[in-house]
Amino acid sequence: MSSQIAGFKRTHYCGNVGLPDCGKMITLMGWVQKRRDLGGLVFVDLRDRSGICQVVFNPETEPEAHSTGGTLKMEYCIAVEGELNPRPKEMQNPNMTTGQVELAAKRIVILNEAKTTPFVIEDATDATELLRLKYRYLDLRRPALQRNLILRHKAAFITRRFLDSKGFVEVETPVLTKSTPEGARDYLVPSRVFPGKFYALPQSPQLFKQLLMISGFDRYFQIVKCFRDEDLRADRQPEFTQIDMEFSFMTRDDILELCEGLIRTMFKETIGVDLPVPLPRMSYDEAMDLYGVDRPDTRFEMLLKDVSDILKDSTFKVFTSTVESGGVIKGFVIKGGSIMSRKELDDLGGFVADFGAKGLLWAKLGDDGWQSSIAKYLSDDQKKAVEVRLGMEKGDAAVFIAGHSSMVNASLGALRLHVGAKLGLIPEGKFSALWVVDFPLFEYNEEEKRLVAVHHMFTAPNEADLGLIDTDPLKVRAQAYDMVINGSEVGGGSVRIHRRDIQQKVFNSIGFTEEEAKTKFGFLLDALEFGAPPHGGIAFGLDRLVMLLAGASSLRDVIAFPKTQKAYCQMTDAPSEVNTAQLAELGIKLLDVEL
RNA sequence: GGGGGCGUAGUUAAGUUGGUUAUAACGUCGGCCUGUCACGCCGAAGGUCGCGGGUUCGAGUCCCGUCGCUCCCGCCA
Repeated sequence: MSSQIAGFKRTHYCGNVGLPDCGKMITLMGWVQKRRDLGGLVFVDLRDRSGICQVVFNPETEPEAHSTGGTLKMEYCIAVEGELNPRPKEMQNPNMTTGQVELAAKRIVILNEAKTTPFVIEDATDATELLRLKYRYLDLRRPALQRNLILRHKAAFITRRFLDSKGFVEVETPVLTKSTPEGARDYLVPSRVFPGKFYALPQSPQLFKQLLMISGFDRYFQIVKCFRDEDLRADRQPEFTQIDMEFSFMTRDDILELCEGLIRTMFKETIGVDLPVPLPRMSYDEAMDLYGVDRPDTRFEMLLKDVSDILKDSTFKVFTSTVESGGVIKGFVIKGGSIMSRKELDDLGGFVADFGAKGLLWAKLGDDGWQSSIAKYLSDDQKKAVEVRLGMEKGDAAVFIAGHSSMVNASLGALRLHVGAKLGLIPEGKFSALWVVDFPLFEYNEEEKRLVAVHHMFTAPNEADLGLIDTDPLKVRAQAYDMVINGSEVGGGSVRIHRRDIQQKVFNSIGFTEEEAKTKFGFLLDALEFGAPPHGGIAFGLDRLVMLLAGASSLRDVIAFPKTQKAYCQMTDAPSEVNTAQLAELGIKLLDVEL
């Protein structure tokens, strides 16, 4: 057995060499970042995952190594042996962690040549994402992506260590499982043995982890891939990783406290940020009221305020008729917003149109009072009252939307984030985490004309609201909770129903017949009757957490091999056609597909 | 399913009102250069203007369709 590669054995990583190593013979292996050929001396920046070290080839002292060094091109994979030397003072590079030293090459071997890469491997790359995804293995050579994936590894490792120390057991659950009704579309896998039948890839290990509680594992977790066949967003991929947990004999508050410990430890140990615990808690109603969304970005103010009571008495017809028909008028202040031009403010109307807002009204407060298309409809007292309600001062602007409360909240909630980002009012580098609690158990689905579960149908109602399930189900609050950081939902969970009679009640409420319940979840209902313990759980989105830790703007930057917005893999060309023999084995015939 | 943005050399971009041979930077190739680190200097090659159709004497530019990437709405418990 040889312990050498092409006669070399690596002794150091490029980014870790420093003055204490000087005078030693060392061997580095890595990729050529850059060659600078001065005619005589040749300098090569050698890169591996730890960083970059300069290698110098001297034609007088090491002619053989120098002649090879002169042929190197970008991204050649090489091994170099030589003496690590301190650089003379005036030749040190303070911009480089290894800038005080350099490797004087004595021996070199080209382990593999490289074609000209489609884009230059550097953090400041301006290559389009399409190209980066096609050559993802090259993109992943970039230090920024290497940092992100290493950060991801650390977050996962810290999670395992933390949860192990708290007595959790990691259990793997099936990936080939059963399609479930409600919720996201499933990815399906056809069965060869049972023609015409399909497995589904899990949207979450929900049922299995509840069954593990019934089995007595008491504290379960799993870092697990989940799948949802829905359209993508910058923060949504078709396959994603959850830190999935379930606990027995713990109250909601016990669960929140334990999770705070996990997330706090993760932020502290990866990026040195101290999240203050206990985290603040905000009710769903309050979040909707003040932020317009159930995942409030609490890094900045500009809170939504209801001004219906003031403006219903104005002479502006839209306001009066909106309030008469049961709608609301809400608005928020844009601090320093009077620097925005009339056009910029008018353009915000186009932004909220996506959310169903028919119009957006704005006002600037300057030295001469209100500048606004609605100024003439408001009395001085009404203007003053609006200023006070919104916290509007000279130099500020405000925006208003009138209409149905759900539309108003959605529009203003999105607009608040849009304007905040546009004017730089959201503090960079700040982390603001909280729990959103007291979600409603049900909501009414207009399309299906029935109640659906807001979280999922195994979520326990608040004890105090149990009586309302039959009488006023929309008033029932759930023992559900979401952790929100900087306006991103990073985790969500609930205390579960552990009594069959209550589970049956919830099924009834969403129009799930006993027969359906038995077919889809008979095993769970059966299990609930064998001494199921009180339990609850949560799942954190590992990808989103790492995205926050890394300061990335896309989930794709923290996933090694992500998919495009159409769930396509540019590198492997998945999904792809299969041959007719494969289809025949599965008993599948394609309809209306041109091959 | 719907709306917005983008697609020009290997890469990233510029390209005027539709008008001669489609520019630049980086990269690539050749030459020179012994302390560079965005090395420098000289020279060269490199184009299906995403694809298809249309309008026109003439299309990178205008129109229609289509494909891909991206952001958002719907959707995603």
